[in-house]
Amino acid sequence: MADAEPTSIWMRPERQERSGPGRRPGYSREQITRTAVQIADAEGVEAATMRRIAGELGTGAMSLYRYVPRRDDLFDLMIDLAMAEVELPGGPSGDWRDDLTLLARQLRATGLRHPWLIALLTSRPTLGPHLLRVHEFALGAFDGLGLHIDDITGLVAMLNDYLHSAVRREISWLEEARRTGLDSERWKRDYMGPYVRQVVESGTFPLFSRSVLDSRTAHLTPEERFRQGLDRILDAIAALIPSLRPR
Amino acid sequence: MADAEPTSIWMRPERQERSGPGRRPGYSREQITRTAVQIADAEGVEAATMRRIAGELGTGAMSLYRYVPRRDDLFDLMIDLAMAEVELPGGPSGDWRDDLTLLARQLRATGLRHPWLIALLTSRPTLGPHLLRVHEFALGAFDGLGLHIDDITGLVAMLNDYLHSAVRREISWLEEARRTGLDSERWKRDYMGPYVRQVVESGTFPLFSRSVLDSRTAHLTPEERFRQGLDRILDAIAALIPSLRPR
DNA sequence: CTTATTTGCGTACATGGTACCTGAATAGCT
DNA sequence: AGCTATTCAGGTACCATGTACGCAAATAAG
Repeated sequence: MADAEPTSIWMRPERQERSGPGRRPGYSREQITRTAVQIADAEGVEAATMRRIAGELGTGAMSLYRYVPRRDDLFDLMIDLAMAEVELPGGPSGDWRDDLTLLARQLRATGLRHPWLIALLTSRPTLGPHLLRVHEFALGAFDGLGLHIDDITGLVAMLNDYLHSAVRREISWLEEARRTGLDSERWKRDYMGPYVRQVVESGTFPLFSRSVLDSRTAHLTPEERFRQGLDRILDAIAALIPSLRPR
Repeated sequence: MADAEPTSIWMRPERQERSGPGRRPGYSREQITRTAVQIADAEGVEAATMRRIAGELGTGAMSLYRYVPRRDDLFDLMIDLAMAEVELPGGPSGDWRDDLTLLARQLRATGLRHPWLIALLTSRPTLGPHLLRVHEFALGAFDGLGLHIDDITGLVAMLNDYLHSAVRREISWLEEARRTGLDSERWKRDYMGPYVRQVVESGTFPLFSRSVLDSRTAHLTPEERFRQGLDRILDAIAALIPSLRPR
């Protein structure tokens, strides 16, 4: 019986408790995933190789394939394990702005704890249970306002797009510095800095230059910047809602 | 003289015309990049390996390193070569909504022609000249409205976030199908479909289920869906502008 | 012609995913 | 208890990848 039919990891649950013959499993999908997450947190996703994960668990690389069909599926599992850390109340509070602010803060914190999360999340179409839970909460915030479900989905997408790009922006150069093996400060100063300076001095892109030179947000903490952008999106959503409501 | 100092590809221009001794270069950075783009278009970025590109050019893999320091830099070059296809007028027209609609259409068309573009673009912090040109045009659309440059940057970011995620959504399952080697229709039907159906039938996520079942946009063409989402973002921006203008 | 310099590129190495296979462990059956 | 079917553990091996290194070929100045 060859079950080589390729299907979503979420349709291939871990081998259940069973009372037949055969050796007992010594590891678990969650244990493997947790190990992969730890390595990725500390050294980047590219360090979370099958051999490295197995080594951390004290076993051989091929043993992992008893629990995970392919490495890509392990990515999906990692994403969902991280999303499990997003703590949300059971249901919406009635104030959508409060709910989404809470969601935003939680997602940002989780994304910063796992710098690989957003990159993976936006690079593969996955729908794990915890991602669905978070998504459902976001949709729920707009429930009861008389909006069509398509419009709700659109508003949630707007928020999500901001969250993903804002968190990514916050960590991208940190990650890039790590990937190239440079010190974070050195990367900004020696790698990107000179080029930006050259562009600015060339005068070819005056508005871009102004955005670099005249920025009033440069002295803000990353969290304050995040908060400002979030408020902007929430303002935009608030402005949109009346026009979406059928008269 | 070891020029191993790692710096942005944009600070390391191609070896110039020179009249000294030494063998003449037989290839060029642009030629290599163009070849890489062609392969990536047809078979995905992961097929555009150094050996494959070199093979296409009828040379050895190591020859490419005379023109491109690292593979990652080649990605930056590919991004910028693709962005060069975004056709824009020399300056803003005075109607920001028209300008951004044009920009959106151009970026979508380019993103669909090069299904790897958006994924690369959002996965690495790069600032090639053509990307800067497009960005400058977007900023320019809001020039003269009395907005602070930070606010302009914020509005452009909103639009960009939408464009990236919308184009990505439009091609993500196509790409995923190709990556797993499945037929596009089969992928939807056999790979993702059963799981979504199971989630919907479980009743655990009622709003997500409604977004799947009650969607009124299902029968629309991708372009119409894109246009609807774009209008939503532009409406949001329009609603935001007055509140950003200093009184 | 010699020499300095630059490109072309074969070879080689380290690292990656993972197919395959053998051996060990386990529970039910006789 | 012993046999057998079944499952897990994991070593070995294969192939693909980026790229460091070194040498040969080409080229212009002296």
